[in-house]
Amino acid sequence: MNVENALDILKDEGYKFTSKRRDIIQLFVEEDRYLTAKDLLLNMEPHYKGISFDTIYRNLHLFHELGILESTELNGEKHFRLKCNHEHHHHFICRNCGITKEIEHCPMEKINNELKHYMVEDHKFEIYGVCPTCQ
Amino acid sequence: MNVENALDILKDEGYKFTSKRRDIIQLFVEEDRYLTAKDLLLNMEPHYKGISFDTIYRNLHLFHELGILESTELNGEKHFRLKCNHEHHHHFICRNCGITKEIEHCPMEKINNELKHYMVEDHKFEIYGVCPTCQ
DNA sequence: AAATTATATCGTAATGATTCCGATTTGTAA
DNA sequence: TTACAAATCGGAATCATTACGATATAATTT
Repeated sequence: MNVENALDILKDEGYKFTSKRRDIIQLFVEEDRYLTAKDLLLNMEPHYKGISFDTIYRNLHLFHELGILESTELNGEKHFRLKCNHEHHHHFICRNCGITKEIEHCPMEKINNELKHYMVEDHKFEIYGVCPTCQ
Repeated sequence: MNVENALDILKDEGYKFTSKRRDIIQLFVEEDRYLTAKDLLLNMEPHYKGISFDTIYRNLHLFHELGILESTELNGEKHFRLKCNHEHHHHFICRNCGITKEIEHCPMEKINNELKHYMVEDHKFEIYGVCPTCQ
């Protein structure tokens, strides 16, 4: 997923191009890690004085719906990162900077027979800690 | 973990016995599933008119610290349940009622070599869906 | 290029979960 | 039973998030 991909998705779905949207996506591409709404606001404010929370949250949710971003919840705050659009995997997540490392193993493969009669809708496997850079 | 166990832990650590604390623990023992602060409040209000949020939250966190409860975060709300104090495992969690089913397999066993140089502090493996009763 | 229209944004208020705090009450130990 | 620390109350404060009317702007049409 790069900036052009994401903007094409927006265009194809009939959403308008704005420089704020471009910059939000660009930030995610550059940072390549989990960011919060507040992170975004702090990054955008210098270039767009008075930018509204509404704009940030509305676009985060839009991008999430359109499959441009994926999200997780850490310490009561939603975090977003660019969607990994290759094969299914999980993440180690650095609690300090939000950077991720892919974990190829998916535990769901091992347990399908344990949940007969249960309707399985989703699963989450995340490893938390500190990345080498932040140590 | 039963009511006596939990009250003993409180006593041993020098905390006072109150009927509210007994009833909170009793509720968790009876329900044996994930509950929110609001669930607790609704359950307690009929017997303790005017019970304060402060009391609920303070005790939930105390019980969590003391290892009486474990917690997870679902839809931006903290959920608590009695701590399972036998061997390490994970849970299927019903999104409707909060009931859990144990999953014996722990994915961490498979991946210790993938995270050289990463400081691993914690992990979460949860499966979400609807339990047979709620379907 | 100007007019039109639907979408995006702003500014700010509302909401919901959680935390904080001074005043009061209540277990527990002496 | 008294004394004191801990627990609770009542309500305000905080933090993340959502909502909304008014205004601005991108894209489309004339």
